Amino acid sequence: MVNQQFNFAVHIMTALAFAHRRMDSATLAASVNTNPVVVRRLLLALRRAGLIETLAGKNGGAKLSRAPRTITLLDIYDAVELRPVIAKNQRRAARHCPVSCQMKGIMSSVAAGAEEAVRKHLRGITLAALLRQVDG
Amino acid sequence: MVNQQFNFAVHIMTALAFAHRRMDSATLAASVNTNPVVVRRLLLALRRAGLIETLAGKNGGAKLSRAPRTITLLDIYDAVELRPVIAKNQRRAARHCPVSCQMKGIMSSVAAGAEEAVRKHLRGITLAALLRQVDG
DNA sequence: TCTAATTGTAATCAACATAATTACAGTTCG
DNA sequence: CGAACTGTAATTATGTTGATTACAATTAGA
Repeated sequence: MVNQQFNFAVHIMTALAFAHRRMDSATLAASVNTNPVVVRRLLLALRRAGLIETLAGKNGGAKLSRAPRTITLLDIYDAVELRPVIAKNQRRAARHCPVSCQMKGIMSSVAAGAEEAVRKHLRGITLAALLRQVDG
Repeated sequence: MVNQQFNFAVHIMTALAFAHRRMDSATLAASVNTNPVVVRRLLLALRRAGLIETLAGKNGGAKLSRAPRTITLLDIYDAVELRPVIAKNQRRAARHCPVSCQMKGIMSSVAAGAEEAVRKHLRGITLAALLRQVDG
């Protein structure tokens, strides 16, 4: 099963930006086409990152806590994406083998570079830009 | 479970470059610390990509088909990595919702950009460069 | 030509990851 | 107070991954 959290989170944030009012988890879930509890878990992560405010109780729900032009996809990525672009090498090295002994270090620097490349890309895309694509 | 195929494949290729002779799947598996069958499956993918030659039978095994300085991590990535950096959005859109209707297209272009950023990074790293890190 | 070593490949299994779902206590509005 | 929400835990179904077993086909070398 493929991890959809980043897709879901960007969708949620775009919907909140589009609506520019408080939306509840059921409405968001209908737009994303998933379950309200899945949405609420993502809302918690987005709130922890300071991107949204949530309100419990009647007429509750979530709304953006700052303007779409000040929120980048990197903010959303950092809020919800737990796993690196290139998986960490978890193997124990075979001690007698020079390649095996160096591999973890080598791959962790390759992975760090890849991660930074993706982060740079995402940092260049604002929520406001996505919104223009929805409208246009 | 995190996908380790790229890690495994780079390790295998580095070991082949380091040894610069034919190695069998059992020896490679010992270095990677996995199972020979897992290695053989990756060897098939690497061979399909033209990066190695394999030989069945006694004294069989795999060896590089070209010089380490002409092989980049992107070649290895393309040989074995099936899944995109950012998962494809697989949801059906809610037809009445403008955000939902545009989301798949928007995210696929975001994902394509992220993919290209990673590819550019990997294209800049040759197997020869990794080998220097093992030796140094 | 025979034998032993090795690849190629299918099938199965156990462990883990993911999202959906149910349930319900706590919160808030009116 | 009552209805409509969030926050959160627990469970379930399904997908993904790598390990493992098994064995036919291939090859080198005695």
